[in-house]
Amino acid sequence: MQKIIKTVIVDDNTFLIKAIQEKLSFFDEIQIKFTALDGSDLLTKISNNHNIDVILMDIDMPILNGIEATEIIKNKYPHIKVIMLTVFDNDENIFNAIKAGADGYLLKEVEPKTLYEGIIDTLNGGAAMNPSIALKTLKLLRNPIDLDNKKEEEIIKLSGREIDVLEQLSKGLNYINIAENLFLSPATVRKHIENIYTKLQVHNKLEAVQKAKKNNLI
Amino acid sequence: MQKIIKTVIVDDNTFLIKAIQEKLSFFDEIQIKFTALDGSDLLTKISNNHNIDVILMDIDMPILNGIEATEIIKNKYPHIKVIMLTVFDNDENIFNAIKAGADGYLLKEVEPKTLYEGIIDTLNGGAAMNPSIALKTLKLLRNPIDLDNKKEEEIIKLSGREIDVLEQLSKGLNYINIAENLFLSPATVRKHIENIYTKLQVHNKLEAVQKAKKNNLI
DNA sequence: TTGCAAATACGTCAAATGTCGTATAGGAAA
DNA sequence: TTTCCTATACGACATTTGACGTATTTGCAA
Repeated sequence: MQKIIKTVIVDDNTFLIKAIQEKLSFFDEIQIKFTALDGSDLLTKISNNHNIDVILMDIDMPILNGIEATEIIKNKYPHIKVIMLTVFDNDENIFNAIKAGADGYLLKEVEPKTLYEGIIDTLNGGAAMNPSIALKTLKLLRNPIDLDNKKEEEIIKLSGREIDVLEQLSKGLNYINIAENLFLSPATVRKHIENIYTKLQVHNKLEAVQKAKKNNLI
Repeated sequence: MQKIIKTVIVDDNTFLIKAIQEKLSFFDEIQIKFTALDGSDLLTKISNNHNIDVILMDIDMPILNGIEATEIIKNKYPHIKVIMLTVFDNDENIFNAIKAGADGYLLKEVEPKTLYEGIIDTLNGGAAMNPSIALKTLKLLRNPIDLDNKKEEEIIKLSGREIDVLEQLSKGLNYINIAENLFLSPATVRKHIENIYTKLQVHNKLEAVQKAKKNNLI
């Protein structure tokens, strides 16, 4: 008995979706649950049904591109594997896709069997990669480029005291200990944290710390 | 007409050299030019004959280990491809081998066909990698480890399911959402987390996530 | 075959956290 | 001067989390 692999294809080119579907049609356990035409279409459809094993994701798409979509998906449904399937293999795309949490990166001209094996490998806790992509990741590891492409990032302004509190938070301390360290009442610490959450638009410690790190606030 | 691939095997275990030779015996264009028992033996032999396409290199060897040997070889004969072929797949070895200039990294239990394809891919300007190794390189790219304070690390062993849960935790999801994503009852999620905390010796989400990242568990 | 680890699941309780509302004092900006 | 922001602080309440104990099923290894 083999387990069905619930698969989703995301691509703005219906022609290419068809091509991928055909490549996978040889393999019985691969089941295409649905397809989507861009990132936002995917998000809509997946919110109704996140019982999905793997997403094959194009990068260059309108509205919400594959890298942005990957980041959102991996944050909300970390159990879903995302394999980039694209014609572009420039360093920046590869690096950003990996940073966004992609579990693999294949080129569209991939052989049916290779694509299939990539999906299997990924579901078995590996990563799917073209040899040429693999080489690029090795080069990136050897010579880490700083692609800090902070483009239109919103400027989040925290007060000095809020930074102090956030720093303590990031160490995993609780309110009591933070209060002791900063010579405040626990009530004040809580209020600071409440304000921090509002400013960062998050709802718990972990999200706050991660967002703060991402924005170089701490 | 196919080109002969001039190959060298380096391993201090003659038994394993034999095993590799046998795996490659199926493929006519692979020609084992010679074998070496450690890095310095390799350097001696190769100085007399560096008309070589690819070296299959063990890591753990006396006198001069595979990583040091790789660095020297790649500096002196950059045209020679070096593929690590080892039983060890810890982060440090992988990272150091890549830094030393390795063109691939395979585990010794590799299938003959996969080994052969890895050699071909590498000679065609790609990189050979196990899916599990590929995943590790992705994690390293996402979460660059500080190899300076990496010596005395205790080996923390989490089960596969515990890793799944931890991954979800790291996104800031609460128990209910994790349960939904993994199709578990919240009670089970809590129990898994309890066990994770015990193993990692921590007492809250943030510490767990940070320790897991530090140990490249996620 | 026995035994053990892993995965699943429930219940309980205390502690910590997240979200409200409210309030005062001080300093900077308009 | 008046207004606004920051820092401080308290109370209340619901939710979430952390820490116990216990139990069943399954699969793999000894």
